[in-house]
Amino acid sequence: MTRTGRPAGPASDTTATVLTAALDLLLAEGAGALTAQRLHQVTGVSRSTIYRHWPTPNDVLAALIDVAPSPRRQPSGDLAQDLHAEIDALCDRLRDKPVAAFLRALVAADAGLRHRYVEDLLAPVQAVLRDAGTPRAAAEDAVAAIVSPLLVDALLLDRPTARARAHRAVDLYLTEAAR
Amino acid sequence: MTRTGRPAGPASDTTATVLTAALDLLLAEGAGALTAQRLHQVTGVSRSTIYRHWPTPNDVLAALIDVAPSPRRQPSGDLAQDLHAEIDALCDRLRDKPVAAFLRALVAADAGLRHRYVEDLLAPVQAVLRDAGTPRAAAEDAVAAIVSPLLVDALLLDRPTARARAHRAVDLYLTEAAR
Amino acid sequence: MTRTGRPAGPASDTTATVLTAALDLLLAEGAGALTAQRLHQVTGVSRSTIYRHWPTPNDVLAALIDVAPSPRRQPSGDLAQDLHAEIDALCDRLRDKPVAAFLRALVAADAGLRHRYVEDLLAPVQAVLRDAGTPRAAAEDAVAAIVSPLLVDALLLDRPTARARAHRAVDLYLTEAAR
Amino acid sequence: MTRTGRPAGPASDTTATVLTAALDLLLAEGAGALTAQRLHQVTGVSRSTIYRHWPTPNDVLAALIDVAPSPRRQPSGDLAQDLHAEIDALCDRLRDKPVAAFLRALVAADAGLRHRYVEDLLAPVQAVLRDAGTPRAAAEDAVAAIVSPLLVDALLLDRPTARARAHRAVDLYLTEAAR
DNA sequence: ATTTAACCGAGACGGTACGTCCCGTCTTTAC
DNA sequence: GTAAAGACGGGACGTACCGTCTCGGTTAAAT
Repeated sequence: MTRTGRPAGPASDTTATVLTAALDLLLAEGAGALTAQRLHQVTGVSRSTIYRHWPTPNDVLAALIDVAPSPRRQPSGDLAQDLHAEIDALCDRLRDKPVAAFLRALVAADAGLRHRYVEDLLAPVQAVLRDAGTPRAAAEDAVAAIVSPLLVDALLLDRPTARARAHRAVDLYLTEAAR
Repeated sequence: MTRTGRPAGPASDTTATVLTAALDLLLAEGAGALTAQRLHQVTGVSRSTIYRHWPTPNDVLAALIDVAPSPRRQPSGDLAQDLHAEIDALCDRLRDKPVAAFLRALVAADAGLRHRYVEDLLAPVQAVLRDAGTPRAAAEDAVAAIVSPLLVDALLLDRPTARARAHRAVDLYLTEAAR
Repeated sequence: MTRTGRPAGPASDTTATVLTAALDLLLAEGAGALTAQRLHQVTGVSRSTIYRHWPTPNDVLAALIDVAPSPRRQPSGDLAQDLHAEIDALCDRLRDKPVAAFLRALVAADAGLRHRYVEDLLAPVQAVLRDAGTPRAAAEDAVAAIVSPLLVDALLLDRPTARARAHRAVDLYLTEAAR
Repeated sequence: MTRTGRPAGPASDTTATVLTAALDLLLAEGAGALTAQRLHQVTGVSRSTIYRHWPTPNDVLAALIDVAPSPRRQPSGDLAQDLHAEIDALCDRLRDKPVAAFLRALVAADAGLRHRYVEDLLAPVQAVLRDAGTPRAAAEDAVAAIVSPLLVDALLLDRPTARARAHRAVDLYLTEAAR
């Protein structure tokens, strides 16, 4: 096959326009607002174009997540310090909205996306534990006990994530592990 | 004033018909299916009637929750035993679907309903702890660490609730408290 | 079956509004304009309503035809006089537009409708001949020779129907039959 | 001046590809299918190219008609024989579809094209009569009476053209003229 | 037994969103 | 200079649902 003609370039800057607007919508009105119609109204980009590139709202959500930066921090080597730092970072992300909004959106969305996103969220903490030589099962218990309450705060109770409680949970785990 | 005519009774058994169908719908297709239209198709009850009694889908959801029995168990007095029993009961409820479905539905619904429902879910465990004289803050930490992972399993990770892990968490709390 | 509730009445006066507008549209812009969209723009009746009652443009056309009066004239008994009168009437109908417009519209429409309409158009002439005792085959030949040119004028050549020519054809038939 | 690049020729065999496909489409689905989009799907020729050469569906139709061969037969000199032969030829063309399809298409299309096409269709018969010295008015009457019924059969009644009736009409004209 | 208020079904109506399709224009690339 | 590929805005199409409404029937209490 000769593969002639203009190559399948993505959009122009349409992508940028739409996705930033989509993020705003997600934060302001929730996942239900990630509609072709709604995005059209907000961005002025035509409905056809939006359907062309993101046939379903789920596709918009996926694109948003792909764009979102997942920050990397380098470990100091000290388990306690690294754990506390990681938890602080997670609380920050949850407080600063997009992540919490993503979570709520994902409850109603594709299971694949949802799992991927949550695992990505848990990964850093799990990595710290594993680097410190924690056995796999114990690490998972710890992550669950420490991180899940934060997610529940953001997802179900609409309250600021209980940062202090999370740090207490970390300390509990550390003293337990030291024994 | 003569106050004659048929008194403003509720419906006949329409209520039962509609609400059981609504529960089925909720379990099978999610909260998005709790539509007047949809309920009409499924039950044969006319659209008008449904709008009359439950003007919005949220009202259907609320009615469903009000109907759902929240089981009461009487404490044996032994903290450890009671805690484990309560956790088992919660896992059962989450495994048997309706509760998990309610939770998913409520993520996208009215905040008031959501808070009420989650608190009701946590209440029994909290009650056991409080009856044993646990200080309020410690009790909340424990509940968070023990129950939240179960909710995350059901809501975000679509896995059967990790019953064993929950029991380990209970034990961890008990030994910690004993110290 | 108890047959309860409001009986399936047709529309209110929606029908009248829409159909008169439809006739105007048909005459002014041709069959292609008998669209739900177009009818909505012109009448203000909502698109939903139009789709409800006339799901396809063809249904509108059919309704129009059903409404259109097909005039009845009583025969004098004199073959020549009746034939000429019938032809004059037909020419009038073709000149006064709706019938010609219907014909053009029907070329692109449902075959059933088309046949019915054309037969209705030919029927009066055929009736006159049959009443005079003309054998069936001869009558059909005559009708074809006399009427078809008028239809072709209106349908394909966009010229006023050649009334004089039609009358000459009638005379030709009469003298031929007399022989 | 160096006159470089590909010379401004028309297309390669694109024209052939597209027009034959267009004819198939016309016969199979009617004039409404002569769309740039549709032609692209069927031929593989790109939409751009089609728009370049035939900006509107009408242009495709016109091109089709220009391509269609309008057969020429040489007169024997005998009026009766030539007339019958000409009518036979016309019936054949109407039976073999493309001509009938063209006619239907043209009812909804450009008036100019339509007139031209119909006149071309009538021309051979008219020519035979004129060559035999028939006065203009009489010739037009005869053509109308003989040919119009065939067109009505094909266009409005969807029946095979009544060849026998046409020949009878010819005979009627001939005896009438002989008198 | 009659009255009378409430319930219930059926459906008309306007409105909005959805997802698909087509249109016509354009830009970019390859030949 | 022609062709291919496709982005883009625009609009129609047919469907589905929504919420409101007006009717007509049915029912069950209160008189």
